[in-house]
Amino acid sequence: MDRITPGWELAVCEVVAAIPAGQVLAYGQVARRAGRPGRARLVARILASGAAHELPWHRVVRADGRIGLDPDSADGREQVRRLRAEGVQVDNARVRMPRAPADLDALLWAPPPD
DNA sequence: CCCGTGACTCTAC
DNA sequence: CGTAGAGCCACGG
Repeated sequence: MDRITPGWELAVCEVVAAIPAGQVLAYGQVARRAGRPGRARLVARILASGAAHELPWHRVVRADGRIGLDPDSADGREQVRRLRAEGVQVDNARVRMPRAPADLDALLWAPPPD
């Protein structure tokens, strides 16, 4: 997986690979954790490029909990199916997001792998 | 080099 | 909780 801006893409792949099962991360969160805040769309581009096809790409969703792909598309249904298989509650293509204060939020959403 | 596009996000209403 | 608009960045035409 070495194509677009190798370091950046690689960092994104590592972040995605580090997302625990049953947990989801927003595109923006992935970008931030990969060291490129504000590049959410680039994360999406990388995932769309298939660079993370072997990784748990289905654990990456939009900031509002909606899945990025069309729910009706094959990949969209696949993403929902995988998330549900991991115990993530999904209704109408939307992931139930943990509603918590900022500090606790960070704990639930982005546990630093260090 | 300008312009449209997209697995995005935030703010307002 | 839902839509609308503007900002955003890299890429292809």
